[in-house]
Amino acid sequence: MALRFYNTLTQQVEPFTPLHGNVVRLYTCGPTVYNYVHIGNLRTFTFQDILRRWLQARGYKMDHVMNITDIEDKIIRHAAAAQQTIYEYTARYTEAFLEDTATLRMQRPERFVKATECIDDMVAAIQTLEQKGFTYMSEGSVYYRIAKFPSYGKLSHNDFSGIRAGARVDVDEYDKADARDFVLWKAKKDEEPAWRTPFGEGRPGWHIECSVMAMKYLGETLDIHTGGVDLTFPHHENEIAQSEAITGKPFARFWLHAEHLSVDAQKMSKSVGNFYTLRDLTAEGYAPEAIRYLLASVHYRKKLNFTFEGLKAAATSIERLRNYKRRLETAKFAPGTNSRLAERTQAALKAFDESLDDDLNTAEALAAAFEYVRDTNTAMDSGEFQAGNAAGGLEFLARFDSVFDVLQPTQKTGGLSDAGIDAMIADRTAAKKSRDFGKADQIRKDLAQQGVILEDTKDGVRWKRQ
RNA sequence: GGCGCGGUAGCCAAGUGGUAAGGCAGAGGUCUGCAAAACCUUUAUUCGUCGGUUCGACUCCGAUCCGCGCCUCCA
Repeated sequence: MALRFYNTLTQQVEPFTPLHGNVVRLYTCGPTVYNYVHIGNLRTFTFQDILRRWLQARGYKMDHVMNITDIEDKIIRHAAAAQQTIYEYTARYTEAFLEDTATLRMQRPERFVKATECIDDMVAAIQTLEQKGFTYMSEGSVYYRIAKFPSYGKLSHNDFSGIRAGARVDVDEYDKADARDFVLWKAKKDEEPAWRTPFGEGRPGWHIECSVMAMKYLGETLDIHTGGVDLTFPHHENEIAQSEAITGKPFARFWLHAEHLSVDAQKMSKSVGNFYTLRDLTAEGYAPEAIRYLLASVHYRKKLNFTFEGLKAAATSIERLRNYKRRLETAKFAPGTNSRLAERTQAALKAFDESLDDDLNTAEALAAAFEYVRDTNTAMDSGEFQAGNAAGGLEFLARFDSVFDVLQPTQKTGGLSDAGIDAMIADRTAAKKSRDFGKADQIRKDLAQQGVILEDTKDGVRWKRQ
């Protein structure tokens, strides 16, 4: 079966092909840069990375835009508290975001867009909405009138017909015409950063950012738009209302939403003390690859319960795959090619691909990988595996790693050089030959203390860094 | 109240109307000077509970219990 995704809009799994040729126009909601991102955010970004990697594995070219929200209430507040401009303040966390996603080996989107770089476009969009009668002013702010957009609610599958247009709700606080109306342009208050516009000084609402940035670079109809489940309503619903009111065309064909991550079955919160950033985890010695593996190993539409036990299990699982890879690369096999195993490789590739084609079923893809590894390891033990089969094993791992990207250890700085390690191994081999096992074991222990693990195999000594 | 998601072995987690993938952990074993790695065996007669449909359901239907998310900012 062909590549297919679950579409929040239709609540069904649908075959996917791009609208234009083989280029996928993808918009993913990026971070609001007022702090370090936490592992829950990173779960969603990991999902987006898996998505774009798999699309590419399937032969598509990516045109992927991710926004950086760098003007927003919390940013204004935090920047003021730090006595910095919003630009100074957000620069730091934007940089941190790029570092964190790079640490987790996420591919960079073709384009990052900052909200503050698109203010003119947002103003123009709001003016278009104004001309079409979708807006009204209230206390200096511009609001979107959802009563003018009959299909409002189609993404989140909420029925708003019961809310009477014109009914005034929360009059004192918002003075909106309808409880669901949302702000397009916020009037300036106090010393807040602001831009001069035809409708007064102020700053853009959050929702208009994404509509404008997406359409500016990707056109009026996107192939895929993604974000966390919590963005489905109201953020994405509002994006649809704005964009489709402007263009009269479908805004995005596929909406993919990533479920949340919880920690020890609870929502992450600073007060509970179960709130983690990537930096918290790497500082405790957890490998970025293990974190990436854990975040990617659970299907993106299923809640992921983060535990340290799970993180350790992820690290062990990766180790097993790496050991397998080293065995493929270093063991000596009998010449020739076993045809049954060659077929087994093809079957494994097929199973792997079909799993990911099925709405990115990463858990099933992992199962396909481990079954293949077990079978071929068994074949190596029995001698059935031949030299000509090694390429197939490596091909499978390359396929695997083009999506999961966890096999290459993150390089640690310092430590012994390869040549130094080889010299110590030579000493140990000599000691073993003269049956001086005490000395041999001592060398192995010394190496282990420096993070180098030795394995004696019938083809000689194999080593790895821990 | 509305919308949505989930409850599968110690933990994590796939899955199909035809009799339970995979990973981690545990136990035993093979191999090895020892270790490591790898492999083998073993750990759910059972898939929240109760009914129904069916030759047959964990998978379909109904009910029910429990947990969670969104409905205000939020990945």
